[in-house]
Amino acid sequence: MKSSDMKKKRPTLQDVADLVGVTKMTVSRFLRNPDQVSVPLQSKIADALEDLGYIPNRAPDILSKSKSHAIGVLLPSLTNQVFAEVIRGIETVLEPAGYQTMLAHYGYSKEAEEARIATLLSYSVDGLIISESYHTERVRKMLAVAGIPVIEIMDSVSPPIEQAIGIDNEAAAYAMTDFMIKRGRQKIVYFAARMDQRTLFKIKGYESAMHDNGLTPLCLKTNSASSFTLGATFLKDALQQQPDTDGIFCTNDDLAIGALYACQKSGIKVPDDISIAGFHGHDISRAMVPLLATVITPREEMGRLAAEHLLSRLQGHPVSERIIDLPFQIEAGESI
Amino acid sequence: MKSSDMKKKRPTLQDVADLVGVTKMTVSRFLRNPDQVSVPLQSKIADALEDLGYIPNRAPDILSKSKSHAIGVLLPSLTNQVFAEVIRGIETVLEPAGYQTMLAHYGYSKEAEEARIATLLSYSVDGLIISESYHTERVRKMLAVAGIPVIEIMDSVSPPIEQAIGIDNEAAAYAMTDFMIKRGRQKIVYFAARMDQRTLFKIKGYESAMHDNGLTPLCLKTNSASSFTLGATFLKDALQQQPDTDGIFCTNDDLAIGALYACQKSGIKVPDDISIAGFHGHDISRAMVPLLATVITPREEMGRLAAEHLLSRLQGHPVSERIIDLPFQIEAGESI
DNA sequence: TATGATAATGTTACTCGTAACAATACATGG
DNA sequence: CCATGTATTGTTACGAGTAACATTATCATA
Repeated sequence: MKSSDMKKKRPTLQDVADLVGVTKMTVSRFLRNPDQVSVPLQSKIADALEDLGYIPNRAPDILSKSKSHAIGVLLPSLTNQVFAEVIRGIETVLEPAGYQTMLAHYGYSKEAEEARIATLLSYSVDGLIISESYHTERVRKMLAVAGIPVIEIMDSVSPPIEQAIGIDNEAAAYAMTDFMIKRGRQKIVYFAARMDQRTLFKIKGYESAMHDNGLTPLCLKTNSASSFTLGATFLKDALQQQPDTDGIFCTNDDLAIGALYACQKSGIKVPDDISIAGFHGHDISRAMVPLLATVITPREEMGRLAAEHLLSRLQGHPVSERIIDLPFQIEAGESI
Repeated sequence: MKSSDMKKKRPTLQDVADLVGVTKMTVSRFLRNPDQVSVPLQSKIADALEDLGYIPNRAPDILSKSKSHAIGVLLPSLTNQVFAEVIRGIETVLEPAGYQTMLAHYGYSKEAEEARIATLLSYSVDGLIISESYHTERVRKMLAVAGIPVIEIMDSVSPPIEQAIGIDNEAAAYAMTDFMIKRGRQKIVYFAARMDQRTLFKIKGYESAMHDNGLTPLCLKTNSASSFTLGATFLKDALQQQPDTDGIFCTNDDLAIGALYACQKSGIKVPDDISIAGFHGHDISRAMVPLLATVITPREEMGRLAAEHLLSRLQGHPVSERIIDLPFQIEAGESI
């Protein structure tokens, strides 16, 4: 067969072995530990590998040992800075450990979550890091059948499948609301978007704090995603429904920043006329004028810890703590 | 063997077949097309699949057909909003097409890029979307040997390996600089960070525009990553080196916003005293006060197009256009 | 009822790397 | 010079799904 006849195909160990004149087993040995083959062969094999541009193939390993050296990471969204930082934390740990990250997202849809988990499992991921704390029965069954370690992140309250690492969103929202009230605010409105589980927890915390202080909560809600524009829209709505609004607490920094800019545009003084607080402590909120009050959450650490615990489980260690509750921090900034 | 004895192992097609009393080939046929098996078997197999919680396994397919139905995406960073939007564009197309995204990043390091590409190829990805336009000889060889379609994104100028989709960063920087000059600015300073290839192109565009207008360029550079803080630091440096600075053009919005806030804090009026322009047009720059002047780039579209062209190539179509140059847009905002 | 067509199911072989075992070659010591 | 040990390389089998081919069952028609 002339070389021009054959379809270009990625070289296998056999191709390398043929070139050297040994069996592929010998080449395989060289790859795992060069000292296992004789010195003259070492250089010949190395040359052949280089020559053909051999690229290892994980597929046989995955097939025979069901070990892919890949970790599935499933998040609701990738465009959110919160999750970008979680991913960075995860990769900080997984990459040096020789694990590949398989990333998927499900846009806050339960059906999509099922489909993504099935896909990730079909690639024989060695472990999974997933978010949200509620999962369908199908998801739970798939995870049980797969028999791989699973870590849930973001929320530290709900009973975990195996292990959860996150923060207490309800307590965090309670703390910030209470902080605003202690600073003299009475008519605080909550801006909620997306209405995922974490947002629901936060609303609960906000409402508890209001009630505990004898105040009436008012929560503006939408199922659509957060944006700066939405923060501005909500501000208008809030002032219409409650003209004497003196505080705004937002489910994330995006809404808060949008509301803050809208105030600046319409001459409302922050924090003199209205206090504004966000949630998550993005970089921008730590730089803007005025500095945004926010709940600082350890997102990168959350990812790092999740990856570390996953690796520990993969090394055979049992679940150490079922729930790891990470601390949050109330940052007053200059907007309260 | 009692069930308590056996190690929990994910069920295979054989397990399902055993339960039904057929061969795994029959179950395989049912999965691909239920009508290929007799009606009574259909329900029995469906029940068994459900019962055991069978999860398909891609490994044999990858092994025998070298088709993983996964696409590798390699970006310099994941924490940057620019890349988050590119990813969203890519997934918008790949996910409905049944392709899984394998994401990797290399932190702007050439060695890391080599390693990540080798890893992605070892999983037999069906195609690759990579960034940057310069690649080492090793990378080029690996890609050639792998024989899969490769698309380069972000930059539309350099000769592509196969196909490039991006913008002309140099032209964009030239246009913005020229725009600032036309608005009467003379002492414009460029803030550069990270010093990756795209930044170098932008600097070139900025310097050309300055020279063409008989002005002297001044560029502040650092290898570290962009941040709001860095924008503030650069502002101080710029005013020290060139006290009569009347314009600042930044390699991205983060630096620009940092500089803008630093101006606000030190009583410098924007744009009256100093004009400020960014690059990329993030959401925040479209909401803040004053609106940030910036170069709006089609990041999500870039990802979408890259994925679409990749799919087209996977369907056997040849490269249509080697270079796809996407338009950018100069947004004056209120900061010039 | 026999025959051929068709539908339904079974068998074999293959993918690639490697564990487990086998074989060979050479050297050392008695 | 033979037995034993060691170093090096070879051989076989396996993993899960499926293409390709083989076989069996079923039915309509002559």
